[in-house]
Amino acid sequence: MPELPEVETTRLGLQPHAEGHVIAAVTVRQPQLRWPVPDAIGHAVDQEVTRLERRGKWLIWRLSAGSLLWHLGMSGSFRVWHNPPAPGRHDHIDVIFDAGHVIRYTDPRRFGALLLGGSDPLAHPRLASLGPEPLGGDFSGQWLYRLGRGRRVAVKNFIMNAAVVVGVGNIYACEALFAAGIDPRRAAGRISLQRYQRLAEQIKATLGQAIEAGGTTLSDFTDSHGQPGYFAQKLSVYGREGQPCRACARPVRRIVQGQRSTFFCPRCQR
DNA sequence: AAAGACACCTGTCCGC
DNA sequence: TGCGGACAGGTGTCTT
Repeated sequence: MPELPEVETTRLGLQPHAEGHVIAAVTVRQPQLRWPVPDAIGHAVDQEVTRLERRGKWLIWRLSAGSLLWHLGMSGSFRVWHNPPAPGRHDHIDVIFDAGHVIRYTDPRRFGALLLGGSDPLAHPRLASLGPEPLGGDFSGQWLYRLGRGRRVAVKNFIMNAAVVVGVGNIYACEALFAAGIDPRRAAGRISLQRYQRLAEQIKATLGQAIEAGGTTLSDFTDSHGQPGYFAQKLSVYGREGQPCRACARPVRRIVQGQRSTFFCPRCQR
């Protein structure tokens, strides 16, 4: 469920409950996530969380020694509890702090992951090959244009490739392409520098606005206090098959690319 | 090397 | 009301 804005919203919500606090215990009720949660996760006990960071859709918990690397997959979420209720079927992991509160990880589909990283978490194999942050200075239309040369893959799949740019998931890929007026089926190698500059701007704008709005609400996204985000009502094309394009009123189309739904306006997007 | 298919797993919704 | 099928925010791995 979470795309980058949802992960960033989660990070901001957890930060005051994690940074500066010492982990008293980690309870893993279900270790079978995307990869098995390592037994060595117990190394986190008695360590202080010094910083909570994000890289792409990974949450990085820097510890006094080492780090935790946490990914929410499709359906992961956290909640902070001061008096946690009995864990439910999908409440797989509790991080218990010495101050008494608990950060509980819930993930029905179990596509998420919790890994142990070293003192240089960005060097972990899962993070080392990630492309630039979309909201950072290394990401630009120039970058997309250069990387896209000679590529025949559809631009939508191209921008969802984490080696190209991290954090652009299915919703925001559709939204940014709409905002940039680019047909999602167009080959990555057949887009001008000028149009890539527009696309890069719109990726930044779309993600930035979603973060400000607290993440997208779909069926079940909530922040760390269980509150929904407020961006869903602003979506231009995602999930709007058959409904009128907000710009030209022609029906929004849905197609499938790389086994994922793509929503776009055939008139506004060329 | 690039691109596409498939895999992981559970829940929800829709049509019959 | 029940049942089967399609679909859902991600991404690593395998095959062409």
